[in-house]
Amino acid sequence: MINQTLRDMLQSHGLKATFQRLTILEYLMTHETHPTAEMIHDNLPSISLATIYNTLDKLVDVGIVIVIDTLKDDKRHYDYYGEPHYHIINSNTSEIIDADNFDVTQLFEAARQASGLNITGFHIEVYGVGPNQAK
Amino acid sequence: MINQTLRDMLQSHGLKATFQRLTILEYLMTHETHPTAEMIHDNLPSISLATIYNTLDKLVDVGIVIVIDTLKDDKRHYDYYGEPHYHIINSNTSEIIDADNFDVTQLFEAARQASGLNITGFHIEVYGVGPNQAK
DNA sequence: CCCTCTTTTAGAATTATTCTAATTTAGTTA
DNA sequence: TAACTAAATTAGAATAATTCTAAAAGAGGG
Repeated sequence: MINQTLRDMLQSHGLKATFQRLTILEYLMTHETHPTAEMIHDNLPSISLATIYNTLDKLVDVGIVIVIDTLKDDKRHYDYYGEPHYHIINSNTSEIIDADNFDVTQLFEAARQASGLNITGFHIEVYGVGPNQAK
Repeated sequence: MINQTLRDMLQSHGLKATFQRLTILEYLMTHETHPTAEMIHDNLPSISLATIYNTLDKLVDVGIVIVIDTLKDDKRHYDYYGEPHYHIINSNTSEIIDADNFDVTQLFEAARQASGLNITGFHIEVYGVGPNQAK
């Protein structure tokens, strides 16, 4: 299941296709659990925790993975970022929903106008509560 | 300079108006530096670091302040949130620009549709690089 | 002016993450 | 295919931002 596509994904970003990286990337692609480094380590115990941190850093650097570090557990959560999307977080349960039904074009243009920067990416979190949940 | 308005801001959110809270809140309102707890402590050394953390937690809980914890320094930065706004971050310098020229109505509606939650807030970060800066 | 609950505080404790330095490996070149 | 080299992996130690503890002080209601 560690196939050529994954190799290409890594190598096209200038990353060597090591067994550990392929395994971690595959894990992220096949799990929508927004895991922490420790959660990944629990599931892939043969890979050292240091390597899991190193690998996640690299994957974040090249944009394959993004970080969610606003949850109440004070741990970094990681999310495979195959397609641009945003996050909806239930403030009561910390459940994270991936969603992509929003066009960021206007946001990018507004940001460009406000800053003069060349816009390269975004991270959007929207918070909500369930029907019967207080804020 | 610690006035009734600040007292009201705290009390209307159910927070006692202590000297420390008034001082920290005033500091945040008059500085656009997105400081860390330690930076605030350096500027208000008579307030213990524990109280600065406690106070920031409370201010975040009630929505007066928001957290930016995506910077490379791995420290939490705090931002007075008087008016809803979003953040533009220069990926090369970590400079943070506050901006409010974007209407979140469509985003909220998209999020409501995708999740079924009652949307209560948002946090948007847009990343960019300067004209002569590489990604 | 009390009274009670909340807040503040110094310092200790925690723990997620980073660092270190020795070993192994991927990918290239001969 | 073998050899080479820069990069990656690893176990364990180290770091440091944040949280916790328990005692003292303060806010605000009655």
